[in-house]
Amino acid sequence: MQTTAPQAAANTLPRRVAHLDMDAFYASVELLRYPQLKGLPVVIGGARRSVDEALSAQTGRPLHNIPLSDFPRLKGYVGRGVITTATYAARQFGIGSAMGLMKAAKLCPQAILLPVDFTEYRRYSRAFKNIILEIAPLMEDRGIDEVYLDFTQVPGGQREGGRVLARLLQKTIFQQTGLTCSVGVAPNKLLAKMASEFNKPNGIAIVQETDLASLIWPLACRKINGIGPKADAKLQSLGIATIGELAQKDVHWLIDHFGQKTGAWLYHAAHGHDDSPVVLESEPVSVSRETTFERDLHAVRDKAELGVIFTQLCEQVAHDLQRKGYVGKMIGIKLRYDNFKSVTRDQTLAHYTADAQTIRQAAGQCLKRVPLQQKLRLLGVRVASLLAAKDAVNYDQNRYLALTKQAQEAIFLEAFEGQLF
DNA sequence: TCTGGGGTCCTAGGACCC
DNA sequence: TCTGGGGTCCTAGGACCC
Repeated sequence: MQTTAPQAAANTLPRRVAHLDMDAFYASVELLRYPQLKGLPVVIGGARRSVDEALSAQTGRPLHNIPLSDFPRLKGYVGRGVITTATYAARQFGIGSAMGLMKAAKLCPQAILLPVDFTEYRRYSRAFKNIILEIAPLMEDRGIDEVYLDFTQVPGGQREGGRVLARLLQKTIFQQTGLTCSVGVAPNKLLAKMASEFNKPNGIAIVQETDLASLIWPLACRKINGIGPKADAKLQSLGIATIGELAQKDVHWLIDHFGQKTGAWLYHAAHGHDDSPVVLESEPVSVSRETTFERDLHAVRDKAELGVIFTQLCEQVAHDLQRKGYVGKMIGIKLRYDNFKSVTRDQTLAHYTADAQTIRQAAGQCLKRVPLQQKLRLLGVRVASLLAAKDAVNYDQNRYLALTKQAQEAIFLEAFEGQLF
């Protein structure tokens, strides 16, 4: 179930959609804490204990007084962490998101390494979104650091193509949080997303339909939200590098190469068409927890260690479900072998649950269906087919009445064993 | 020196039902 | 009786995004 912004109602206002993207969000939040790091190459990463320890030794001292020499550096990093965000100064060294920290350490050993602090980022995320809601209430949440906004009906949303409202948002967010953001405004989400990249950081860009050939077509296909490395490689192999080249292709030719759905979508995207709504509210689909081990583990030789981790993951997922108020009936596992190949297994239960032991039991069944000769580097647990916990009871009652006498009896017995939600 | 963690959506085949 | 088609659910894998 989801709520969307009103689609071009009985008015003639041109649709104006904004994409607002916080600039180097995690790094910027860290710089608010540690202003002494401003201008330096800083990397935020899935750091291991060493980093936390290095900084926790500083407890008691005001954070802004911690001398630079006390911050941990990338040099000598050992582990499996990757970069989540890098400051613009660090990016100069060729460091970027998702790069392994050990590789980044080679490129820029002097860079400062900070551990990720999601609690703090979520705090700032809520703060900037609340500020936005006061000004432009039709907001689609797209994760911790970006949102789409429907400007169409918002007072001032049409002035200068949306620039006035975009500027107001930027200014208010900066005044109240000290963080900068970039905004793109366009007739739809697809173009707004591309526009927000144009003048980063702290920029605004307005894109109209008439700008398609001059502003969008020269861009690489990869700039379209939804074209990733695989689709891009396939397009390249077909001799298509830019969005303009994609736009020249016949829709039937694209459908022949990419299938009905993707082919038609590529065609529309290249022509700047996108009628997807700004989604104001939506229900979660799944909840999961996964972890990469510090060293690869073997299902038999490291059984005890693996068992502890497995149970912890189930407990975390159960806790997350309970905290969010959901129950689910599809329990799944994911594992990744030492060669990085992943497999998943899942199982649908007869009833909804948010109970750690029930999840652990079902996940254990899934694990039995997977080959375990090879060493593992990752294990994950997932619960999907979610239902708001408050609806789960009624749901089960309705289902119950539709069942045969025999099935009702089976459920009765199960309930007696304390397993029915 | 291999490559995190939390998600969404799509595809595709088989089972099962109408 | 045979054939066909459509819809939905379940499962596995993969692309993509932040």
